[in-house]
Amino acid sequence: MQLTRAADYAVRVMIHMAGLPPGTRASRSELAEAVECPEQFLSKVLQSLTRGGLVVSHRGNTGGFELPGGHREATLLEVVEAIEGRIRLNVCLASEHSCTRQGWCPAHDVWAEAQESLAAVLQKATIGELAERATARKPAGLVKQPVLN
Amino acid sequence: MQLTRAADYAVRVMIHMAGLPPGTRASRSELAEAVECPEQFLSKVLQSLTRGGLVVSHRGNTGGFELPGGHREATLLEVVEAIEGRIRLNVCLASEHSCTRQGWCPAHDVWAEAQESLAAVLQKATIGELAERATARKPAGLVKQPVLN
DNA sequence: ACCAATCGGACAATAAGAGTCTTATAATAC
DNA sequence: GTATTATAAGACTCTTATTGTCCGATTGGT
Repeated sequence: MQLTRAADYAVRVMIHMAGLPPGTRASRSELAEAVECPEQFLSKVLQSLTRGGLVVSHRGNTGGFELPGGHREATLLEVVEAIEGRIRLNVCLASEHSCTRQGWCPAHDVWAEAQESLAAVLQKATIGELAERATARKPAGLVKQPVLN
Repeated sequence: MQLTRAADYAVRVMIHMAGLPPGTRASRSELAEAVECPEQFLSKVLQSLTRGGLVVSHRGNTGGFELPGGHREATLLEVVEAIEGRIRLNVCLASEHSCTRQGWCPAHDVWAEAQESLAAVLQKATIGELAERATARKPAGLVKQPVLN
């Protein structure tokens, strides 16, 4: 019941890219550093994001990654699902016939509602907003921010 | 990002027990059949629930499991957490210092909110309510399905 | 004392997670 | 055209978690 590291890195890297000037092409090593992720592993993450159409990749000498059309409206739900596939809190939510107890098992409804509620939170957060919040909070030469409470 | 089978079985078994007359002592094999779970595996699940105080176990000839004091107010959140431990949607939610990006990373807040929202749904569902809903929905003479082994 | 039941530890098979490494392949600069 | 530099993609490894199973120990009632 936990996000994978890959999905976490994916969100980080998307937010980071959304914070760059539109059209910026960022290299893998640059992103890996910003996101605190092993470069080769981030490679895999970026490939998934590329396949999902959330970033575009360019090979060759001046290659790198950028947001397609600089659009920053992707939601966290989209990013997470590009890496992990559709969110399914329980196996019984997979299909209409994946559970013999469907139709009367009252837990089913709760799983469905919980999943819906979780997805809703992730869906209303766009990487654009989060990138703004990040730059607002992170002063240019950040040392360390005091932790709340 | 999925519930374990063990947690699913735990919820099933708790709901089943909450649907029995108060004070009923159910044997493991009986529960295993009702819950469609391998008996030995359910044994482990029941042990966790016992350690968490959500059921009481009795050994010996007339042994079995029952809800402590017949109380049916346990929530799905309690049941799930008795099996899986505290719900943590992301590693950065573990402690205040588990992530170097805390204090400015805007994703953190979203994970926290999503987790909160998920937990809230699970917390407002008690096994008593769900048991009532189950008996209401499940046709009276529902034929029990033979277990495949 | 016996029987029937749970407890608890050991074991095993499989899958998933988290990376790493190596070999393509593409784009640019020369 | 070739060298250079960057990503793509697949094979590979290591570790941990999941999902069980098995069996002897313990417990409680008859």
